[in-house]
Amino acid sequence: MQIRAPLDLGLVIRDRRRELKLSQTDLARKVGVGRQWILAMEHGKSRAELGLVLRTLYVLDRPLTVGRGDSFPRSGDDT
Amino acid sequence: MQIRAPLDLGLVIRDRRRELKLSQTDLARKVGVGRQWILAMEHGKSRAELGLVLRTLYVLDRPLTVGRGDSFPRSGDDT
DNA sequence: CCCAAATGTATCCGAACGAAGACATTCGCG
DNA sequence: CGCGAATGTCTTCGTTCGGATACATTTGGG
Repeated sequence: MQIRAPLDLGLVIRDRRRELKLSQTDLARKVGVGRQWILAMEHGKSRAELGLVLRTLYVLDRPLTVGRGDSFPRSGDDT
Repeated sequence: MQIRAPLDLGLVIRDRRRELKLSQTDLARKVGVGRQWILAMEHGKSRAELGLVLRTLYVLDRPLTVGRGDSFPRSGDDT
């Protein structure tokens, strides 16, 4: 799924949380944030901390990926 | 590319910025943030605002994606 | 070498964050 | 229906953000 806005991420988180049958409190504890934070996140909080977002997605086993988005052939990509 | 930590994102941003031949100042202006912010981002700032991060990736044409929101069984995906 | 641009570092400031706790409402289930 | 869990809202508080500015260092071209 493509993430264009914070809300997209919020919906992914809520969806996946429910899939795993976790309450907001459960997830908050697993991630190490307050319940409020999960709540706000699921509602599309745009100023959330990047690190916490990544941690949440990691806990939910939904890692982020950066696409290439264009047609660069990446010749000589040595990484 | 998989994003596990803020620094991963920072490297992607720096890489792509240079690919487009933009200075930190140029990119900052395009994204609408201070130069300092770009600088910190590229160094792996973990508490950066989610919204600004998304905007930066958008400007750089490097869309974020998250693993499928579907329960698609994968090898090693045990919960 | 010299100069200018780019990058990195430090400080000040107002604004917003995220934690914690209390509380109201809603929901599901026995 | 009645109860407990879950969700959402509000306030307070210390911490950090991100913008702005100034300055040091590094880098690259002429």
